[in-house]
Amino acid sequence: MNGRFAISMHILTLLEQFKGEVLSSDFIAGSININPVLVRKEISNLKKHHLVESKEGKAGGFTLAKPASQIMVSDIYKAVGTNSVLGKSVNDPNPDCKIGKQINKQLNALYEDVENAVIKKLGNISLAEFHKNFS
Amino acid sequence: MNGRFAISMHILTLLEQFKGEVLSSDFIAGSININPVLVRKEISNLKKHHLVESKEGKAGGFTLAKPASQIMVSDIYKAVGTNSVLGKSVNDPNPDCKIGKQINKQLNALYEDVENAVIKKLGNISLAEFHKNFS
DNA sequence: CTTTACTGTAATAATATTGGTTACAGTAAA
DNA sequence: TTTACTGTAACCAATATTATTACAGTAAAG
Repeated sequence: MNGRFAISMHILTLLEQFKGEVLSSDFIAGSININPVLVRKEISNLKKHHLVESKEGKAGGFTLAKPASQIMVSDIYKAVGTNSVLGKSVNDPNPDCKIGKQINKQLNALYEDVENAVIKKLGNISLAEFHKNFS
Repeated sequence: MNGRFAISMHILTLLEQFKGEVLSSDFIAGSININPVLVRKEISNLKKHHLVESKEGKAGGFTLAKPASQIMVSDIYKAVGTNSVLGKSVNDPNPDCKIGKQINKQLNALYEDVENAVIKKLGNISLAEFHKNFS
C-alpha cells in the first residue's frame, strides 16, 4: 500500500480534533506537510464514502460527516481501499504448470482471508478512540 | 506491498510439488513467468531465512530447507517482510500541530497491531496445507 | 456586482519504487 | 576442460506515487 491510509487517518483525526470548525485544505496540508491538492483529492474520496462533508466558497472547508464514534477505522481502510494487504499477484504464470495454473486463485483466497482479518481488527477501533490517544 | 510475497509463495509451492528433486532458477522462472535472476534474488532472501537450500554447480538448484509442514505461511510473510500492511507513514508532519506531532507514533502502534493480527492468521496455515489445495 | 477565499478537478511534471536484463565470476558434475 | 548451474552487481525500463500548476466554479462579505 502507499501512504494514502496515513493521510486519510491524519485528515480525519484533525477534523475530530477541531470538530465544530470548518478546516481548509491549506490548513490540513500544513499539518500533514503535503500539497493541499492532495488533501482535496483524498477528501474527495472520503466524501464519496460519506465520511467527510465539504462546503464550497469563501469560508468553505471540511467537517466530519458523522460523529467520530460512528466511524470505524475499518471504514477508513475500506474507503482508501487500494491494493491487497499481501500485495498483488500480478504475475501471469505458466498455465501448463500445475502450480502456475492455480497459484493466482489460491493466493487470492489467502489474500481475502487476511483482508477479512485486518478489517475485523480495525472494526474494533473507532476514530473517536483513535483520537483519544492524542494527549 | 509489491509482488514479492506472491513470488516467494510460488517458489516454495513449486519446491514442495517437486520435493525430492532439485529445481533450477530457469525452471522456476518458467512457471512464474518472470526472469530467472529475480527468482535467484528472491531465493537468496529465502535462504537467509532458512526456508530454502541451494546447490551450486552443474545439476545444482534449489530445495526446501525443511518439510513443508514445518513452514508456516507467516514465516514466509516475515521473510519477505517489506513494508507494513497499512502502508508507510512517510510524511514528515508539522510538529507544531498537536495531531501532526503524534500521528506517526499512533499510526505505528496501529500498524503493529494489524501486523500481529495478520501474522497470527498466517501462522495457522502451513506450506503443506497451502499446497494441498492444488488439485 | 465585484472582490476574496475557498473547493473541485484536470493535466502534467518530478520522484520513487519495482521489475527486468545483461554480464560475469564462482562452483561442481560429467 | 566443458557444461550447466548459482550468486551478485550494475544498470535500465516500466510503473506507481506524489507534487505542482492552472483554472473553472462557488459562496460569503463588502
